[in-house]
Amino acid sequence: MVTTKGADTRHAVLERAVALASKVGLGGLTIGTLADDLQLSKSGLFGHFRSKEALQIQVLNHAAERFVEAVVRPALAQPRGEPRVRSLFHRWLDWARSSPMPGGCLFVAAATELDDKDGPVRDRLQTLQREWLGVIATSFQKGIEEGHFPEDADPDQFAHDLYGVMLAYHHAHRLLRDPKAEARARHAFQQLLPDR
Amino acid sequence: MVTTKGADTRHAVLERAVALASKVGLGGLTIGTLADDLQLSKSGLFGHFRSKEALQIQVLNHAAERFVEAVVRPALAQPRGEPRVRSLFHRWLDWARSSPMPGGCLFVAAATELDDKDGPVRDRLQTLQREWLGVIATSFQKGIEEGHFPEDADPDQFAHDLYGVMLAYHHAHRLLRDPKAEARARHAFQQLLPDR
DNA sequence: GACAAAAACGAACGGTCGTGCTTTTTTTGG
DNA sequence: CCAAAAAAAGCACGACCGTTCGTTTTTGTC
Repeated sequence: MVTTKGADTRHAVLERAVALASKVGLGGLTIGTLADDLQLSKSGLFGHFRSKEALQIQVLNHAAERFVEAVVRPALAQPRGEPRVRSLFHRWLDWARSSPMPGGCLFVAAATELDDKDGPVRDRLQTLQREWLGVIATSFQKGIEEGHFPEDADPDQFAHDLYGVMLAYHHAHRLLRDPKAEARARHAFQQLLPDR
Repeated sequence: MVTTKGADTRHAVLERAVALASKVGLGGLTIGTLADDLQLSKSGLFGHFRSKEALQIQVLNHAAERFVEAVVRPALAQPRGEPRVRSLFHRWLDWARSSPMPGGCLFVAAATELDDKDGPVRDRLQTLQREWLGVIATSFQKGIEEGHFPEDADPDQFAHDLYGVMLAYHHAHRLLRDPKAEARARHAFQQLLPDR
């Protein structure tokens, strides 16, 4: 029996869970709240995932898929080198305040939440974040090859620094509610791009 | 009756609570765990704070006092201008991995945890963070006056960017466990300091 | 050392959490 | 349309949560 109903609700649950977790974190996710939100019974929802931990991992994976769709893939459609790097950055800004992420970037929230815990959820997040920094570094490397950036620039250092710009934006925007947050981020990005 | 015993235990509780909260967050703090750790009864500990929310706020204030002692005050003892700014940064690095903060900087963890919640705890953290960015900006401003930095540099932008460097370090160090985290942070700091 | 105030305790409360079990309802393939 | 399978529901559990209250122990002052 190849069923589709199950996959549908599971998808709906994950969609809602990603949004919710962006506000309250992966640990703050509660099966009861999630079930009420979707007008499901606790046990009915629970049945789709065999544990809360499994749910959390699937939430991370689901968010990662959305992230690739919203940020990475469109950026890869841009010309390699500086335009692509620029697109990655600006699309990340859009992502961090997109409607499916009402509490800001889920990964930013999860990073500080999970960095002191052990287990498969933390491991998964760590891998995802390494991949994301890898995407930035690779794009930057292509920019070196294209002659957009200096030959002696360090792609991993650039990825690290650029993510710092993103984290500073998140902090200024979401905690401090600084109206200048985006302008600050754009300025910081501009300063970060090395001259060729 | 001028008693001192109460203040002593309250201090001990806050000391332990700050360390614990750096790992599990302010919301992850639990009165039961805290009581067990200090060999107190739940109700005995609870009596010192009238609610968990009050405890969380006092934890923030206690951490802020420690932060001033460990980072701000020593830096203010440095010559104004660039040396002082440099000292603020390096002492922050030390702070973020000091033994009383086994889970990394409490404020970094609390920032993403509380940025979507309302209430006095969030308000307090927001104020503390604004003050901290203010300390950085003021120190930088003094550096401009000393002729260490360009006259047209923006102190608030510098504070924003420097905090981004700190957040990137925290992410690389604690979640990614990147051995190069500190070197990356120092490099980023060097790039950030504008030439006079 | 008496006495009041402060601190600590022990037990209980209502509530929510994740999870397991059993039963009912819905979906699906032949 | 029917039987098998999947999904959803209902209910209960043990654990832990913050909080309250009455009692006991410790502390500080005269």
